Amino acid sequence: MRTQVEDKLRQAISSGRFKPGQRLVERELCESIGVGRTSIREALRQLEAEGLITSYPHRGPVVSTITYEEAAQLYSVRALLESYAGKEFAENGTAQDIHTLNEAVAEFAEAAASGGGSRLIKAKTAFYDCLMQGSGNVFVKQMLTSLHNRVTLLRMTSMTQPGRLNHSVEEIKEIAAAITDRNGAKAAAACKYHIDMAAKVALDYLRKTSENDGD
Amino acid sequence: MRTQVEDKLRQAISSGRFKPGQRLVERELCESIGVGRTSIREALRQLEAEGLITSYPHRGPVVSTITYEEAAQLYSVRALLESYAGKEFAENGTAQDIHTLNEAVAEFAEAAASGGGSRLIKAKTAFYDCLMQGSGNVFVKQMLTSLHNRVTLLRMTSMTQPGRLNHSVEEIKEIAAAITDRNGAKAAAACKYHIDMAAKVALDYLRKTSENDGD
DNA sequence: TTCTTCGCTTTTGTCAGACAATCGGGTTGT
DNA sequence: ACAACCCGATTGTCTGACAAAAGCGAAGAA
Repeated sequence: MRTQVEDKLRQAISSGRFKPGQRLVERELCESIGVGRTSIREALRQLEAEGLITSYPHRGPVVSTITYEEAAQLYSVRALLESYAGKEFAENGTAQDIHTLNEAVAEFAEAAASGGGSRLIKAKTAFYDCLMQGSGNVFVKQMLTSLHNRVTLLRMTSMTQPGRLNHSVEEIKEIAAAITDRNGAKAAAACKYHIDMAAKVALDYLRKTSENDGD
Repeated sequence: MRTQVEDKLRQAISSGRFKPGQRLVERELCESIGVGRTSIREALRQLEAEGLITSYPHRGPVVSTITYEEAAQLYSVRALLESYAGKEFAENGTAQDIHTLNEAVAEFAEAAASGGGSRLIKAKTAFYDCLMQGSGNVFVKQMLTSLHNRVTLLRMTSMTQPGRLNHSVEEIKEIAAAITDRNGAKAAAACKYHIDMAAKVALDYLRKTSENDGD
């Protein structure tokens, strides 16, 4: 089914098996996944709408590249939306959602301590899923999901930076604490701080590598 | 070409020729537009990704319906994003963009005075295009475009409410004035106020009609 | 009568094959 | 060395085909 094709392609892009700028030839995808061109093309259109790939007329789709400025814009709007989500969560989230959030935070902290890579990613997405869910706004949820997918185009989760992970855990605990306290303003500030820190690390790294690319 | 099919369908939905909840049968679309099923299906997937239509497995796509709560959420996030766009525009927009914005406002005021329906819509979209353009953030632009498209699913632009139009013109002038003054906070407040007013009118109307539906 | 169950029709989801249009690169000629 | 040209590769689209599933109506049982 096409959603499975979508997921496979999405994962292939997120995991870096398809690198930004790489061309995606229909026929190759057909035989590599073992599915007809119809399904491939429809899945590609979906990913294109999500911004993960970019299609050029008669040249086909390529994995989207993201410039330094676009990355900065991405983190800006992500901070905006996640702050909003945190605030709404704190002010209007259900007790059940808060409970789930704290569990996700605990799991994330544990994963960070034990150092498991894939487990860490899973825990982080669980946390964000819960945060978006708790916001109670389906549009915010959709938009943040799309943004999160695109962040992976930057090819380095800011978590991989040494020392960043511990800070990240602390910041996330701060977010959960503010939400548990039903303190909307504090939750928003904590979310914004978290994203701004991640943005700083990511953009510094990006600037460094883009300088290398410029050589 | 499929972008033309997309535009046709989008327009058919926005103009209300396809009403929310209505089923979209592939074969009918094929013969009504005069294009193969391939193009239709790809266009439908695009619209689905934009949220204009919703597909149910083996039952096909229908024009998306939007509940009262979703409408409230839509206006909330729209206020958030447009405030941000206004603030960024005021603080970082180019003089050229500001000039274009003021021209769009003037055209909108003129269209409102002369009462031309389609001209009014065109002027309003021009204003918003300019506002989003001036924000300098491609993600905000994409998201707001998507939200604007979905607002039309509510089937009554809040502008059509009597008396609302004049207020709308004033509010938009306020936005442009704040941006021209390079006053970011004021621009954001003006944008938020504008959307909040539109939301109030739209949601009141929605509540009224949904009560009628409930009878 | 009303509820359940069965089968039929419609529509989707997917595939394979075909063909024109177009893009990029390599070749050829000067 | 440079320009024009031609050719292979790829996309965009159409057609026809078929299984699978959903909805509907009719038939049958309680």
